[in-house]
Amino acid sequence: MAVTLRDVAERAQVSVRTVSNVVSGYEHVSPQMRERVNRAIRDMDYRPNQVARTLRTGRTGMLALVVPEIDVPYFSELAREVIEAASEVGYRVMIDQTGHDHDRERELLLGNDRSMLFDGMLFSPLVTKSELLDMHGATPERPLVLLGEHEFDGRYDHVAIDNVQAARDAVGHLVALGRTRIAAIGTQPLEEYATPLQRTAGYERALADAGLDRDPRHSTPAAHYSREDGYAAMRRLLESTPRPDAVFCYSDLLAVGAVRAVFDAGLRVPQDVAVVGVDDIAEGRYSRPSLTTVSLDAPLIAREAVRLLTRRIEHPEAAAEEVVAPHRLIVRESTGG
Amino acid sequence: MAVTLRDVAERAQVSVRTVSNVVSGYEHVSPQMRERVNRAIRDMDYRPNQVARTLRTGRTGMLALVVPEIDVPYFSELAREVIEAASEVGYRVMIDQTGHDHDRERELLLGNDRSMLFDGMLFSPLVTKSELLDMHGATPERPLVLLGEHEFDGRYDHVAIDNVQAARDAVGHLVALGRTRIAAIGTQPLEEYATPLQRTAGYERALADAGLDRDPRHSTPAAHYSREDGYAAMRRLLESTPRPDAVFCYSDLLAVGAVRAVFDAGLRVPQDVAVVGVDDIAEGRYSRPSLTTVSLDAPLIAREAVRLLTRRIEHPEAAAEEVVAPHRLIVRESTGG
DNA sequence: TTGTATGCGTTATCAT
DNA sequence: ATGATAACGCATACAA
Repeated sequence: MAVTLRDVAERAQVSVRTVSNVVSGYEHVSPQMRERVNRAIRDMDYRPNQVARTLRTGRTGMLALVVPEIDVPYFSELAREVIEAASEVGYRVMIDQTGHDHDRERELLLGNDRSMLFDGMLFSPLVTKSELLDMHGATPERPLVLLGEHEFDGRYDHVAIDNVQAARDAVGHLVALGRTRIAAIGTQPLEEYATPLQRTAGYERALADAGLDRDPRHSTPAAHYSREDGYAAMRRLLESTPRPDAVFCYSDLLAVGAVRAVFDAGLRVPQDVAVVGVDDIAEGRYSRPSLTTVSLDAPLIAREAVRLLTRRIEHPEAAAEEVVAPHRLIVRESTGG
Repeated sequence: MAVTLRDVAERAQVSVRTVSNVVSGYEHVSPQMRERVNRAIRDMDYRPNQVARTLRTGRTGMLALVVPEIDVPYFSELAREVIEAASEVGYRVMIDQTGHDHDRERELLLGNDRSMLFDGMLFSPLVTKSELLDMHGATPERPLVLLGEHEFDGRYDHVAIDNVQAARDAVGHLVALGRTRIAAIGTQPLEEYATPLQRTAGYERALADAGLDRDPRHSTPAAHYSREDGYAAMRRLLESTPRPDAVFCYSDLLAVGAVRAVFDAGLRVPQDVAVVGVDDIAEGRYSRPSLTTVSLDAPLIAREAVRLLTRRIEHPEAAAEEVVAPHRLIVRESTGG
């Protein structure tokens, strides 16, 4: 079957210890030994068995990235960066999808899952209950880094976004444009998720700052941050009186759907309704109109997340760290660029 | 540290063998034994060590999905389906990106990679040289299923697309619309990749069928199937005389870029230039205009691929199988729906 | 039906 | 600097 250390040792007439030393790049090996072993390795096409190595060392060299749905552009773009960043420090990435299933999220968080062959987990919840985290217990059994949330409690490493400020920036931009009937798409029916709550808070704060009234009918829920839900939400908004003249969407995907709904209703973006999203996905740069958005800097989030996670893997006892990723408004055609 | 079989056995006053039997769901265990063991398992919160299990059985329960870039919608949509299909049969999925790096592709194909802790590999090359496969040798060392290509040679399991026919369908549709100057975007500068060659063949065949001349300047290369390249290619096409009145793009992403270029040039889609793509990504359903495309049925491709791969894992000696996934033209606004 | 013992391929400890 | 050997945690052949 497969060539083992033992086979190589036999061939090279040395002990397995020496072969292992050569393979692992151990310092104190004489050049002639190293050469002899290396030739045997080449001759026999030996490849170390990663599983055996893992059993011995406890390290798999694998990270898990947990997202709701990998085909949501924000997550696939994040995944790309995570895989690249992980690859640079010698890790590979397994991807898990939770769908919108809380049980699945909890199962993964608790480590109840059957096969945990990864050294640590990057958890990027679309929506996360604080309760969910509490169930994980005070001491995570396995290295865990949370992505995107902004409820740092000192227990978990964290790459956060300042969702409140991001929302304020987006809505502030609409205000600066002179819009007065500014709606929101993306609140959650059950108000128990951090991200939408924070974005709603920022939205309301920006309206208050501008001295604008907040029309409750202009806060529109969207269960999934999808094009479909954005479309449906916008249709509902267009039926309300007075009709909104601007919409802050909690994700670019919602915004894409909203834009389409505006045009299908015979109106125009941005003239009749200005639209701003969040995420800065590639799709929004080529759409018509191109999408004004709050850019979240996925490459930085990914890099920091991997840094935090590998650090925790190596130093399980280190104090939890929080990194707040910067964001910035990018003005494009959907708000009249 | 972690609770082991041995610990559980001690606690339950039975042998490790019995505990192992209970854990693995072995038939012949007396109810009282099973109950006793299960209680100990629950009490001690025992979880089987997947790595040790793997070392023993040779199975990791993990598949690898290799794609050029996970943030290309076609691949992220495929990945979603693959992860779901794999999950249904008890596998998890690791994702590798090759970028556009041939060495990386070859490394993965040859199994030279350092850490192969997966039972099999789904390889979805954006572009694949036949040479690349030849290097893999006649007998793949590890279960491998190829996706998307259509050069079945009986050596590898294969989920293929009839690229020639898909291209003919797309171009035939443009012909039926009465377009006569039909361009193509997506040929490869180095003509050594299967997919673009096949699509080019279908394109030329469809033109010939319609008795249309083929203007060589209307076959436009695109190194990466990206929005950017589609945009750049379309700009070049719009400068040619006579200007094309339709474009067949080898991917939806190219089409998205091409559409944008048409509008940026002050022209309209579909009136001035009709555009058709391939892949049927979600983005094309909400874009303006929505995108006419050849749908590739990613869910079916994913399901079949996982079926083929798990079959090969269980029956390494089975004859290679090829599945040709169906495709169908979906007419939308970009060709005047 | 259940217990005992061996080995999967590696790393690391203890020698020398 | 190198060799012999004991784990790592599990599954299973063989015994009972």
